[in-house]
Amino acid sequence: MADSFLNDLPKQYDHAAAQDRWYPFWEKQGYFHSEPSPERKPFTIVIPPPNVTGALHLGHALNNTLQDIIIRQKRMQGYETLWMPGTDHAGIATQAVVEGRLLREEKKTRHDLGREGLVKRIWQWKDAYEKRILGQLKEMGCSCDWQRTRFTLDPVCARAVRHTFFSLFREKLIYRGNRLVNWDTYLQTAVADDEVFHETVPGHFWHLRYPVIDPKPGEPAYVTLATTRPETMLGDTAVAVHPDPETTLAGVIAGLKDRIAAAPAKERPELEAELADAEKRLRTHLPLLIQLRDMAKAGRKLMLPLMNREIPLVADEWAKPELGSGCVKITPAHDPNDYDVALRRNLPMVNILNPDGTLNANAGVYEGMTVLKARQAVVSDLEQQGLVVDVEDRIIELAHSDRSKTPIEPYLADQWFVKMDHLAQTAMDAVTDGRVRIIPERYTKTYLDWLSEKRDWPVSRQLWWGHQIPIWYCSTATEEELESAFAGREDVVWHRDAEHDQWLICAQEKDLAEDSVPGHTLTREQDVLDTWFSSALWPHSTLGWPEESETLNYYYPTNVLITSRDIISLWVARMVLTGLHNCGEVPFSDVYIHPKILDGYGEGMSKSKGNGVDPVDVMEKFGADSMRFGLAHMTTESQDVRMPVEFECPHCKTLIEQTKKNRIQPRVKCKQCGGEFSTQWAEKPEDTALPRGAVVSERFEEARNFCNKLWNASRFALMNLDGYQPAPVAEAELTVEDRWILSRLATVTGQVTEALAGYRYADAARTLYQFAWNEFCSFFVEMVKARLQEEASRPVAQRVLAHTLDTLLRLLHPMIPFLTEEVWQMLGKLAPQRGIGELREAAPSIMIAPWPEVESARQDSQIESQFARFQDVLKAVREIRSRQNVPPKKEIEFSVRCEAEYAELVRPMEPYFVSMAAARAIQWGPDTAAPPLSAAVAIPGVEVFVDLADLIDVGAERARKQDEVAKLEKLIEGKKGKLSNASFVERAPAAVVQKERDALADLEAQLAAARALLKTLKKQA
RNA sequence: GGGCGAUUAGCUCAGUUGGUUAGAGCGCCGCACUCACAUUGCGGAGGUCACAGGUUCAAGUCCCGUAUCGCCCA
Repeated sequence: MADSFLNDLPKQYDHAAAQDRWYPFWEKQGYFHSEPSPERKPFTIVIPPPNVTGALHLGHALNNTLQDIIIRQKRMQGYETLWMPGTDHAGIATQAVVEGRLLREEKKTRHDLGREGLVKRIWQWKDAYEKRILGQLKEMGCSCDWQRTRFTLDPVCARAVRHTFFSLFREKLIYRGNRLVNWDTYLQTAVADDEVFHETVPGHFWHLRYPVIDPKPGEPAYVTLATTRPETMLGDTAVAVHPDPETTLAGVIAGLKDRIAAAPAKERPELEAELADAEKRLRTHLPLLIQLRDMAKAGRKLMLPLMNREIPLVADEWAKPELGSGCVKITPAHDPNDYDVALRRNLPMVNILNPDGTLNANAGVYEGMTVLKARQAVVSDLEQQGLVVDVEDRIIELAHSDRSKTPIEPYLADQWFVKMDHLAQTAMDAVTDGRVRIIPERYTKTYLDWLSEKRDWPVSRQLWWGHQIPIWYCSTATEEELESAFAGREDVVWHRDAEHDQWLICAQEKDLAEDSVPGHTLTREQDVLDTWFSSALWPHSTLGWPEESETLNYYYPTNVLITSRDIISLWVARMVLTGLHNCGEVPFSDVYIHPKILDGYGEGMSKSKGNGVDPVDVMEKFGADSMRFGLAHMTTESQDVRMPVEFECPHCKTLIEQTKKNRIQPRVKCKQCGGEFSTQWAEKPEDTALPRGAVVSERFEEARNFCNKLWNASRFALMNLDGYQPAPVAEAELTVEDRWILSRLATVTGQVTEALAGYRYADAARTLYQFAWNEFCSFFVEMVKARLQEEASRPVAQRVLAHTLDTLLRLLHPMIPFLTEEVWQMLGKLAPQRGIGELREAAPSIMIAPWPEVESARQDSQIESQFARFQDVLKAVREIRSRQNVPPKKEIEFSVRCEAEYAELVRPMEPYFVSMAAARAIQWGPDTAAPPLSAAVAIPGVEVFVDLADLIDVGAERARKQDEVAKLEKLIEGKKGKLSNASFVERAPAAVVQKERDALADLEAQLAAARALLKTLKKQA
């Protein structure tokens, strides 16, 4: 071994060293960077920008691994590849995190800092986390074009946002309106539906009465209704009763009867109780409800207590005759259903809340109270007036803000909306006509279902962190004054906001000064845009749109978007529609939706559950290559994959199963060494003082072992390439195992290429795993060993070995970039020119080496079947050795009874039985007789005997044969049954029937042989 | 409430258009550290394919229903 580095190759793959060595190398060589290149086809992926809210989790690791695999493969295939990286400002999430920290650490609110001060703080947070996130992507080996890194709030993206808003506004696709929103009184902003979670809390159900104004004779003096939020009565503008209680109640009863008839016994009692209640209502409630309905139609009014406001009794379907009193109070400004009623019945809407959750002037004497205070006061005042009929305890579902964890108040606020009817249709068309393909296909439904609702998109957020809406208000100027102030300017456009009697002025790029319109003052909209508004532009904003650049023309539309299913509607659909609107073309042709990683209990991983596996821990323990291969290996077409997680004891490295119990404890005791360690929950000093136990998963071990196997096979190859001479290898020089491995290599190349083209990552990974370990290592490398020892056979063996390793490395590189580069570089030193028919100079980096082509001429089914037979016999011999406990070094003899043709095929490989199973073949062919004392294994059409006169364990062998006979008899019985079935023989295809007949004949032969052998064994006893 | 998906070995998962005796990795059991690799090698045991029907000559695979679990949307 002349080359010194060969002496230093460790027995275990040193992932840390390889990662430190090659990532900087690739970056320095500029391999990640892409420039438009007319002679090459582009291949582009934009990263789903991770939020700058926090560090990356395993889901990100999966998402980005899958992108890197595709981009690295396409790069090797000769495309001009661009993987556009960047991060997302994640409006509310980031602001909430920074505000929370501000309060905890400095006891300050955002109002103490002011808008500018808070935004400055958030930028600092962003800088720190962006660095961390990008660093993690680099650690994983992601080959992004870092020179092009974007941020959804940077000037380039901001310009795209401004232009988009401007053009939508100009086309009247953006409007301002009063809508009921989920109001977070803590953060004082609207939050989206997906940022709301529901929690059941104990509460009460108050039954209240509202007096009827001037009841006519026979009419009730009061209407009774129930609520869980009595304070909202201050904002009531009506009471509703169902317009047709008779029919509805009858329908409910009929429905219940049907359900009882169909229901399983255990559900019946409950339904029957419901039915009884409904039937009782026919007597107790219905007459009154009919009367109230008639009163509503006659326009009768009620007196809203405490406020002394006249409110109408209305007829509306929202009132359910089968529930409560059958009447319902209507608070349009603070309940979504009531809001809909108000729209239908044209009722006024009275907002009783301030943005901070206290009551406003509309609440009269209760102004300034918090919701809870007001509730107590209202209930007590109503009680004094004798208007509280009853109070029930009740479990209620209460909406909470995911961001502040405080209860949500439905709240009427001015919001900005994007009109979706036309835009949504364009995005639907793009998928239905195939310009955008969603994989797996089932997610197409999710996408289309959501878009088909065509609900307008609320885009404003009452936040400080984000793109401030480029709208200026002016209520004093005339249109003539606006026209003269902005004369000749294409970049300013205005519309009348009739509701608020003012102008809405939008500026495309440059902010408007307060005094832009002489004699008037403009005020800017304070709200910012929903984060998804800027994310929706990501595929073109990152490429510089609206600038008509070569970059944009070359890379847009991008090729594939790889993401997870939870943002198909929030993000994917919106990218399609903005892409079509702004660029006139879809943003990508493929959308690949990958599975979600769940823990061993089938629950999503999250920090708040304590079951999140940190990719940094995985990489530290197993290496980036192993993590990537492990993730690719589990990426099947299913919608989620499970990954049981364990704690790793920092003292003794034992893995401790994570349970629902221990995963929320601040400290855990190791069952092995008894030592204690801390978890993410550690807060007390005595807990944080303990070393931290990482949350890991055994599921990466398989990949780690595979990488190590590959490393050692490479190590073997490198150590045996001494004196390598590049030269083309003639067909005649190839041995059986050469032709076999080259044939398999060609097949595997095709399979892997095809699998990756269809995003079947697990298939690709499994194919390579199988080939590399079970074929290349277990057979080819074993068989080439002897040839490498002999002068004459050494050169060809070296060439085939180098070529096979070369190709295998290239196939694995997208999944295992560091290890393959490490080996590639060393291989390049020893064997710079490689190939079988034609020699090729190795590329300076495997990253830019060409992707292997399928050499179909090398595919040889005859060789493959010959080899399979050899493997069968080898396995049989090994099995007998193991069964009979033959010492490994003891050489045994075996004979094979088979057809002459079979013997001819396998006989040339006789030497390999010696090297791989310490077994010498003494006879082949149809005339082979079983030795008097032997162990045997039957393979279809073939019997393998090992003469074991001096060491056979007759008892064991006999028991085994007995089992075999029993098993064969059972199979034969089954087959015979099948073949005696006339309709099978008649109707099944002839080939299938023949196959069954052949199988039966073979089974019978096996049985006869086994019986014969059993007989001789019995004689021995 | 609507939609989507899952249920195959102790665990995590494959299983093409229905067609030999249902596979892999881990774990388990036995044997083996001699020169690529003990993160290894060789061998073995282990499955009523969730349950109940149906279609078919033939069902893990197709259809209907039930149960359990998960996810998404209201």
